[in-house]
Amino acid sequence: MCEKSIKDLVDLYIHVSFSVNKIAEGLIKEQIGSDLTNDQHYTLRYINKVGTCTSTELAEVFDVKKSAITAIITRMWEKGLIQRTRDENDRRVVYLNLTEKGEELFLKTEERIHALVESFITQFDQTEIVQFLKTYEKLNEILTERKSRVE
Amino acid sequence: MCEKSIKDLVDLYIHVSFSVNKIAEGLIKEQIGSDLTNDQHYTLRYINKVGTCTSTELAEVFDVKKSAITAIITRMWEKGLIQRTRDENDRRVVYLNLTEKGEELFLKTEERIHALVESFITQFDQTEIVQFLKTYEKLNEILTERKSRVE
DNA sequence: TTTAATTATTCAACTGTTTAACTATTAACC
DNA sequence: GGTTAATAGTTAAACAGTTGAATAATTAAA
Repeated sequence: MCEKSIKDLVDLYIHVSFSVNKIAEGLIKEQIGSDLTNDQHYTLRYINKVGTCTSTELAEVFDVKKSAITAIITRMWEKGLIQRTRDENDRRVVYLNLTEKGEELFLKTEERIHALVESFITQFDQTEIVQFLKTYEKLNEILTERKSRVE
Repeated sequence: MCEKSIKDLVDLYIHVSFSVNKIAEGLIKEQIGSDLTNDQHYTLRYINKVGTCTSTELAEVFDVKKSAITAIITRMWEKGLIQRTRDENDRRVVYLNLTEKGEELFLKTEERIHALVESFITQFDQTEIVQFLKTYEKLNEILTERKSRVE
């Protein structure tokens, strides 16, 4: 069995993660078509999941400045996908929701992305993919922990 | 043991890959600092690996149009990181190389990125990370195959 | 030799991003 | 209570990256 050095493992990780991300992004863009950009789809997904959120929350989750969120939300608001509602108790905050149109568009694109991901996930043994995701989740925890430690 | 449905696995994959990518990109940006963007670093890495290449080749690898490559290469050329040389036999093609400055900058940033990736890879069992990378590579092959089949 | 195809570039338009300045509102404190 | 902080969100300028369409220069094919 080949004993790989740490350096080789790191090189391999950098190479594979770059390649997988590039291709996956391209495939997702193909699925969601011209109605939405990838970032807009991710925004739609997040708001759909939590129901209601604020710009500040999105900025934290997406790890960008609030002004970047304003820009992306405004574009989606112009397309009629997102609603903005002022909080009456604290008039600084603006709540973001999906409109009916936004929900419909999300569900339509989400269905296609699910089919896409499923089509390659099912090419693995169930045990292999479960183990893979377990490690991937652990990696996510390590990264999340490191990120919060730095900030 | 929990028997997870395909749908749950797909959901988990979408969520974890999104999160890992976002955080990893942010950490890499921290490491390479203000000299370079992430995309410019990836470009530097690719040219460093192959030695010499063309715009067409980069456009295929990065899965973008050639005009996007022209833009990014011009910016790096202005910083003195990349050399452009016309082929004397086929005067349409322009070869791209790293300058000495480009190589130095790549090595400097690459060292820091390696240290970063190593710092979280070494938090896993060697066997776990090797298995993870094996599956990740397989996923990369499936995606590459699918991409080439579509085009 | 005319017509294709290929390689790279330019330009306009757009998305996403940051930084800095600003508005409006709420919280803290003496 | 009135002044000073802090917070939520927006705006504007500037930049990186992207696409699509048009163009120039060159080579390949008919």
